[in-house]
Amino acid sequence: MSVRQSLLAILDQGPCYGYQLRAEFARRTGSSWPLNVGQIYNTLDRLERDGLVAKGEIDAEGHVYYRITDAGSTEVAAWLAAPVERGPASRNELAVKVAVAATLPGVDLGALLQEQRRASLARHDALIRTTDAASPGEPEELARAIVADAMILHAQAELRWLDLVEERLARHPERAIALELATDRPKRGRPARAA
Amino acid sequence: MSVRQSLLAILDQGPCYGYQLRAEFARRTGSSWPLNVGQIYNTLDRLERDGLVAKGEIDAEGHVYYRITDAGSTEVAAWLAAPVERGPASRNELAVKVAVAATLPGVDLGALLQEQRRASLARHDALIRTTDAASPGEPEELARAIVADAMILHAQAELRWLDLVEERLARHPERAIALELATDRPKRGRPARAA
DNA sequence: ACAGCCATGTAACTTGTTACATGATTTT
DNA sequence: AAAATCATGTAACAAGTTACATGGCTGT
Repeated sequence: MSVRQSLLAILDQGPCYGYQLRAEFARRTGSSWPLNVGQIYNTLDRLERDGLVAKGEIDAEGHVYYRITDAGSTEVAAWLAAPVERGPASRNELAVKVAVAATLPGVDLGALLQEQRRASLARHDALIRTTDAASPGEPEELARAIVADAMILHAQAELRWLDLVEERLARHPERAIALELATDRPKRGRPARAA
Repeated sequence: MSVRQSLLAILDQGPCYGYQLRAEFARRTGSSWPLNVGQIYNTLDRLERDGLVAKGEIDAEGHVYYRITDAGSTEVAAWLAAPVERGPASRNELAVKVAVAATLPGVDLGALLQEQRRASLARHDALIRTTDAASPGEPEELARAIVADAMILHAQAELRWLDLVEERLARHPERAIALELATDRPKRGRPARAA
């Protein structure tokens, strides 16, 4: 949802053509995420289908401009006004994995956590290193710094969480969490159609 | 990717039928995420298509069992062995939004951040409240606690990040980041096809 | 009788993502 | 001449998500 909404918000500033939108998105997010050009045209098609943008003029150089519609502007305003809700929908892939892995017999959870810590720490350090290099002079650097901060803080949270998980598991050394497949299935339901 | 892999990992413990898989997934993740039943059958179809599971027998009660294949087991082992990589692909929706919003003229960034802080704090408090209630007796509670920890720590990271962003913006009061649409377009490219 | 749960499935759709085709133009 | 870049687009696919249809069983 964020690419779609971001492109729409940029178009709210004025008409753009595809390739330009890609550059704008990169500028405004500090080039933090590579964005395949094809996705731009894809997203523009879908935005047009939904009536949020419209194909505009083609300038002397052949650039195909898109302009935002009123419905599009309304959507941008709503996007900016409403906070990002981290509902239950935002699955944390790592949390799911560890929770599930903790219920599987024969899994070396310690090794899994160790390896994950190694990877998370490596990523954290890499993020720190890239931000140390940059000095916030240009606006693009500020955008990059803001995004980098978010990634660093989440990486730190991830590392502390890994410690927390180990503590919790240490407090339950009897491996309380290793589950068998539930055998006591409910008696009511939908039987009788045996092959 | 996490639902697919989780279901596959559960099937690695033994054959299951669809509805059972849903219950197992809920048990093992502390019921942290609601999972539409349809998604189970969907995912099973795709796993079968990819040769990772196979449709097994139908028991006396009419339950359609799926069993994992060798290729499936291999995939599970690989999943458990490899850490979750938070590559550039893992977009932080909030970070993108704030970074882009910071480049838009006429946006009250202070209000946006304030509103987001309110929402994030509310979510954080709600998470704390639900974990305070639970006591880690059963294994399912442990799973729920592990997942809840992750969400709480990320919520805290989000709140601290919001403060950091305000600090950064305060240090650049001249609104260094409000960008115009780039007008200096490159001279080389693909011109000459004027309508 | 009826509500509600167990159970299987289908169809459609969303966003994101990539690979590829095409062609012009600029730089080397 | 060759490589790189600008530019537009198409086609396909992945994973998640929802709505709906169908039907049988259980408890009230």
